[in-house]
Amino acid sequence: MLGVKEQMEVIRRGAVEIIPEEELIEKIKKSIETKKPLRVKQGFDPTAPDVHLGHTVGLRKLKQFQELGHQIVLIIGDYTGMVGDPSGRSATRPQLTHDKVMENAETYQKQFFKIMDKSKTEIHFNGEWFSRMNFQEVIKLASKFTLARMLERDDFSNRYSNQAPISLHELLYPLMQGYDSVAIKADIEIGATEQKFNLLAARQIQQEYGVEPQAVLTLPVLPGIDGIQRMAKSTGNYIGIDESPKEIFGKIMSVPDDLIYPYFELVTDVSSDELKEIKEDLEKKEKNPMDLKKRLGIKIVSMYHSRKKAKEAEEEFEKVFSKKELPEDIPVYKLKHDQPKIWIVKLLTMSKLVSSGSEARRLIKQGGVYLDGKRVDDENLELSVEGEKLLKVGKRKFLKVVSA
RNA sequence: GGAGGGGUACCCAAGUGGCCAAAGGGAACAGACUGUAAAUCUGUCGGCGAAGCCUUCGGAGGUUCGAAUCCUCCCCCCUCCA
Repeated sequence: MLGVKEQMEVIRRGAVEIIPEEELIEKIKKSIETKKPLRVKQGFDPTAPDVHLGHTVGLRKLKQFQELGHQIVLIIGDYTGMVGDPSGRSATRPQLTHDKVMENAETYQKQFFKIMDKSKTEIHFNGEWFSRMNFQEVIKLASKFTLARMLERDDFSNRYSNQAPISLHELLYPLMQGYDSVAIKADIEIGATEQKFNLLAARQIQQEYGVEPQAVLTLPVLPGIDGIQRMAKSTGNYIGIDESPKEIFGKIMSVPDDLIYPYFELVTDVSSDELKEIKEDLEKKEKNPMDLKKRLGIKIVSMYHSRKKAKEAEEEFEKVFSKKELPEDIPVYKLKHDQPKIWIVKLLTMSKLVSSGSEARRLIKQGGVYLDGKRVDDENLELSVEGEKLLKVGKRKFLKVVSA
């Protein structure tokens, strides 16, 4: 096991805050002396079936702890998932059924261990203790916290002053998360900065239950690919680690330039020297950010697929978008030619390339429809269906039309 | 229990009898440009083989030549007082 200093260096990397840092140092010292690994906790609510890059910020930190020889304890929040974490939220989360949560949990676990070592990870569902808790114990837990403290939170106070509803069960969330820490005797819990309230609440609850309070480590929230909101499945601005190489690479390329650095920093394992160099390149503006973005795309695809797949994804991207050549696999639409000619608008809607005739006309008027490489400018165009026609809508929708 | 505010398109949000297929913003899409599916700029953004017509403003009825707007009943959400 590494010394305290060396461990702290790894632990601090990328962390926003460690609260309280001295306590953590003490814990590590003790752990080295007694040769007992620290119990490092992070919880995940399987509210959506995909693990995305935002999750990997925490997962990668856990992996570092794992490599330092500590014990990772993952909490799958089957019960907290039914409540929905109010952190950073401006609205009540939809409550999920237990079945749905369990189904998601299944896929979550598979994805987690693309990053961490399964054999060295302890996993608990918090239903293990919550399903057995009776109402008396719930009352006891609820008595450990005051409403005033709850309302200190920005997310609640904003919602309250905006006349948005706050349901009572949402108040339970931090208590439950805190109780998780009691149940598994966490020495340290990690989470995103927006989790700070929950993480600190756990310290108080642990004390109330006579358990040594955990140290808290917060990590930055990963911005989503829109560059504005945090990455989340519900806002659709995410990159799932289970997505295809082509999709991951493409999404990375569509990310605003400002995200290049934070993404390198938070979701890849480039060395700090390399990070510095990337930062300089971005600031000097000599290099084309596109190249850095490609490098980022390759890095990330390689992590979850392979180097080879990453290269292929890059080539495909260059082919379609830089050289404007045709992509590898174009969907084929078979057209019955019981009529000698077909109206272009009809063809576009029938093949589901566009969702309505109005939209098809619009696209043609805007010059976004191409037939065999030539722009279609007549919305009344009737085309004959013999042989094979290549239809392109916008920059990235292709369709091969063949008569059958 | 009492008083009040609200439900408008994918989301936020204006509109309180005709000029409303409904302002504005965001998202999305298209085009131009570029350094990329970045940024920026411009445009589009209910449906219909499109002249014109049809459907839409929580739901159901009604008043009116005409209703997102007025009336009745119902459903849902929020706040305050107690």
